[in-house]
Amino acid sequence: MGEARRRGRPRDATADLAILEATRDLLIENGYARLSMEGVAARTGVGKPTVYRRWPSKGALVADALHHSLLATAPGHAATPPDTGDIERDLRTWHAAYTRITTDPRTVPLVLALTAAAAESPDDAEVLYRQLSGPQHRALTDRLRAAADAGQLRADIDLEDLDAVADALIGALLYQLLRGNVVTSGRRASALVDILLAGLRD
Amino acid sequence: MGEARRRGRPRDATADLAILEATRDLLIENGYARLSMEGVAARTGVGKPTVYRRWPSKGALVADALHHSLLATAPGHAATPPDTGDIERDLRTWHAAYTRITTDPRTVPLVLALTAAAAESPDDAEVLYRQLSGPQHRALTDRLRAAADAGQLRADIDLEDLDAVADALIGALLYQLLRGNVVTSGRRASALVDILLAGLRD
Amino acid sequence: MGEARRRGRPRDATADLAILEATRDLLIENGYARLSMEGVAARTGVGKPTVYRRWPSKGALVADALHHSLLATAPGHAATPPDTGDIERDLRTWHAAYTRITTDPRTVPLVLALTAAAAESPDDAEVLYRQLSGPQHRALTDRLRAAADAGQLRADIDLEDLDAVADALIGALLYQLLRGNVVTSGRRASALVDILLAGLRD
Amino acid sequence: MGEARRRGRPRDATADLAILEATRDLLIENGYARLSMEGVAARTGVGKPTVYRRWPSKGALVADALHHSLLATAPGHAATPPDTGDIERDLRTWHAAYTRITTDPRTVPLVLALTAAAAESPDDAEVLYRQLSGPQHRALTDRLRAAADAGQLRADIDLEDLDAVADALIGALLYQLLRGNVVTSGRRASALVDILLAGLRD
DNA sequence: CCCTAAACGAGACGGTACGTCTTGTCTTGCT
DNA sequence: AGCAAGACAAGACGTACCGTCTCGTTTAGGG
Repeated sequence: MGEARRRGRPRDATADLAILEATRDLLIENGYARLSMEGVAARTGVGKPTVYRRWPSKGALVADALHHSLLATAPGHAATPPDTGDIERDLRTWHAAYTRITTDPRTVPLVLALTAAAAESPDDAEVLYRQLSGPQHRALTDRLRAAADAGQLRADIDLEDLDAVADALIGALLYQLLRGNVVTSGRRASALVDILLAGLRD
Repeated sequence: MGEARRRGRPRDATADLAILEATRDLLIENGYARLSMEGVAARTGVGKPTVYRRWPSKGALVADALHHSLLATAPGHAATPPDTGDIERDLRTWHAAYTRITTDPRTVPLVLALTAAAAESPDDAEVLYRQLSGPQHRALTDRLRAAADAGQLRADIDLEDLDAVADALIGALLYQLLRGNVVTSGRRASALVDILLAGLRD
Repeated sequence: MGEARRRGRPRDATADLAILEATRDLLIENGYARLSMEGVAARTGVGKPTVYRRWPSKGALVADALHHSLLATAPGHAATPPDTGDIERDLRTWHAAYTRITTDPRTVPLVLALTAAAAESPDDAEVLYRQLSGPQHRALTDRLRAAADAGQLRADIDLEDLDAVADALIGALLYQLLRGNVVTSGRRASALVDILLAGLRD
Repeated sequence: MGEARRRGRPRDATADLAILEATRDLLIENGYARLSMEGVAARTGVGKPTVYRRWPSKGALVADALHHSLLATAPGHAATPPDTGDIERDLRTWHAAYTRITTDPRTVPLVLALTAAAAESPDDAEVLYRQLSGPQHRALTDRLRAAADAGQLRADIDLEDLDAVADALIGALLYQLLRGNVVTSGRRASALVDILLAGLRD
């Protein structure tokens, strides 16, 4: 069908992975502000044009690096809440996993980088949300909607409410992260879940 | 008596304000990524050392510029919720004002800059939180505690719960802002307040 | 026999000419400094390896391009002085033709390119001299030797003197060209020939 | 008088010399083709902008570097022929000195660089001629004119003839240099002077 | 009539250098 | 001692070419 002809030397497929891993490592070591395309190329052992050929900007590269890295770190467990039929248990499970990941010293710099990239460039923000944050948000609202359909939530809860709840859960974690509030007490971690569940049920 | 002697030419007091306004304007025009100390000095008509003498880093300058700018835009109304004795009404009032400010096209780039600066540098994050976000967070938890003391919230709600609620309210707005979700429907804006209040009361 | 077997697809014979003409045109348009193998290939509509397969370096390509171009412009007339038996007349004829060619606006950039290539790389200099400058030098000394043999020059003139005269005639033109001294008055053009002839005869 | 006020930090005067010497050394080591502004800055221990602030192009830098270097190498002796009253002796003295300099292994790469720069860029050629080649040319024609005024040359020799002679003497050396003909036999070196003198006298 | 070898265009590769920009510091002369 | 100006060393930016390589295609002999 409409396949485009591939001409010329094909790109080195292993380079993509190597560049993404170098980007991740440099982010963990130095943070987003001190990440440079130059440094990524040098660390990977690759020419700068090879990096620019594949990612047009620092933001786009970071988006892919995080996508790759976070998926590798937490294969699906955090993105998708379980569905045991019990919304309370499932939400707590998801929140514990999500909290663990976003407070892991290895992932904190990555999430901060993601935030910095999104805050600096609306264009990058769009890519980042589509690739990373959006799916998690959707998985969460999907699980909440299933609970609503199963009659486990108040009858007058609608989709906008569920979106707002997802925003609150994710946003609260992000906000704590930005404050450098890495270590959260076990009790408080679930305080928000308690209150939101109470507000959603009766 | 114990005053330190002031020698030499005193600092030009008008320069502070001019630099802060130039910073704000450049942030609105170009965003945080393209803000440079060089540009700020040039726009202000001031030498670079004059800027560095007063603010040691881009983050610190942005912190002050936002502090100055946001206070001017919304003199106190947003930071401090009113206290009419009715927590529901007061919370809605605060949330409406806070939403209005953080979605105003003139303040959106400023809040994004604040976020970028915090995400890029933990040091700046500390300053920014202390100057800007912290007071708002504290004012909000104070009002909630007053409501708890007045018996308007469930008896088992403690300070950690109130912190979590404040994190959720502020974090949800921040998260929406990062997504570029500038325009929020009137209904949804208050959905989160509804649910949280429900969860806090019964 | 000693013939190497030619297997595989033969080289496209038309490509050589097209590449040489593109090189010449680009030299005339942009000069040697801004000539690139990449640009030559692109202008010709040919892949870079096709160029590198035939010429190992920019200098070699320029050598051939000039060889081809200068021969086409002045088919033999300039390189070889005529031999009417009268050395004065022949030398003036050759000098006039040689001057005309090396001051033609179309050939000036080519000769400057030749000079630049020779000055930048001793290896290229060797190729360029062998292909272009050497034959002209030899043709000139040959004609002078014939005059010496015919007794038209002083008896004590030897081959080294004739070499020196040829160097002077060619070198003077080159030196003027490098100075950007493109337009030479008619009188002066032959002043050197007058003096050298006078020095060689009496 | 019309002195411009000098504001801001003055340029580091020692940097000029250091950059020029680094340029000279790199030219001797690697030749003009492999000389880079980057390399000059690195060798000098100076930032690239410091180089670009003072010389806008490679050609301009090379022009100054050669000017500085050649003057240091041969303080005036080569540029200005002596005037003992005997044009033959003085011309031979000058030619021997000039030949020695332009065939010295340390200066050959410098003169080739000068030639390459002039051949690549007409703009640089103008600067180079004005600074380097022009004064030598003028000194030579001045000495020849003095001889003409003193009646040591043929009466019908005019200024154009003298210019042509100077072009021939300098151009012949340049042409030999470009051919890589570094070592010239003692006899031949002066063959041209003999013939030109003969042609100029009678 | 396929088979094999070489040339073709295209374009990616690891590199180097380009000329510009910004960083944060330092050094002037002036106020 | 503060000011505006501006040079400084450092180093990242994104682009242009370098000369090499690897593709899939095309074009010829030779078997």
